[in-house]
Amino acid sequence: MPLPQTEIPGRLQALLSERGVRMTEQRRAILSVIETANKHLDASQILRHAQKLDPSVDRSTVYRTLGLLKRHGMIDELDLMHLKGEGHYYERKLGRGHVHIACLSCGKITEFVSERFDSLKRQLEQECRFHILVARLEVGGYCSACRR
Amino acid sequence: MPLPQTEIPGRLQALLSERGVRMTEQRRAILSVIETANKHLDASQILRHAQKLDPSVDRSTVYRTLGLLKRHGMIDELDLMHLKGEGHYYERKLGRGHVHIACLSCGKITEFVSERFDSLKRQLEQECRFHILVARLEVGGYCSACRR
DNA sequence: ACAACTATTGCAACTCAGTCGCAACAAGTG
DNA sequence: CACTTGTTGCGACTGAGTTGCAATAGTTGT
Repeated sequence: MPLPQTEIPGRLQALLSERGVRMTEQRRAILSVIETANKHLDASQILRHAQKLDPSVDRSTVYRTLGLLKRHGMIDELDLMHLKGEGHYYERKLGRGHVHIACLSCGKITEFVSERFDSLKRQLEQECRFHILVARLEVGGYCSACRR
Repeated sequence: MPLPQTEIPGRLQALLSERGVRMTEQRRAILSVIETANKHLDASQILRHAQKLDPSVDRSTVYRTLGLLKRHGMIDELDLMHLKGEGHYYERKLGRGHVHIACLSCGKITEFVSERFDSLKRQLEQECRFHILVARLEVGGYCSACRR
């Protein structure tokens, strides 16, 4: 159950500028790719898409920009259960946290939002006296279509 | 709050033999390292420890054995929020699932067990009609000692 | 105890994700 | 418009994990 979460395009760019981050042609391209993505992209996919907007974008700039966005808490980094390779996937951090569900058979990724997830995080913050910045819950198994 | 979870040593070996998996000197060494570990180890640490028991153990055998244990659902693979590098950590799968909490400042790893985690998983299995094999929840942030 | 079958191993070479140092460059400031 | 300083592309590098292959060693049946 993915949530349709719309957002003003260019928002990421505005947020970074507000925080005094210098805006370059390459960053604009990368941010735009991340904002308009309709699925989880890995670094090399982000690179390829960004190069269509600005062919000068380099691999290392993608990684550096992803690091920047992570530090600012604007994106989440995912493994998606390593269904293909060891790399990471990225998504814009919006609204409520959600669970990523990966079918180990067909590879389908589903997102799931639950009050119980929020409640668990609240309990953890209280009982462990811990301040949560990122919480990543990934689940692997078999979806209804794949399990016999 | 880590749970002290004791286990009969050699259990992993017995379980694998039961399932018809051939037992070798190298595997015995690797399994013993994993069973007696008192903290999360990565592949290279497992290799070094295993080589003390059997110097012939090779890196590739460690990876192949970890793959075997993962396929049999006997260990869990963790990132621990990539506090140090991109590698993975491993732990024996025992009892109830727990949350891994990583302090981004001091690097301390805490484990947290909660009925709400189990409840969330049950809800997900029902509402998404999904059969869970692995569920990994990792949390990053600041522990009480590090947050000012 | 032994032969035969086949899974497993060590080795070395490889792939792939991600990082880093550095000189050239360009964004923002006044 | 010049200056300062953060950012970039490049290329070389690191480290995790994988793979093909010939040699080796568990296991099974006799």
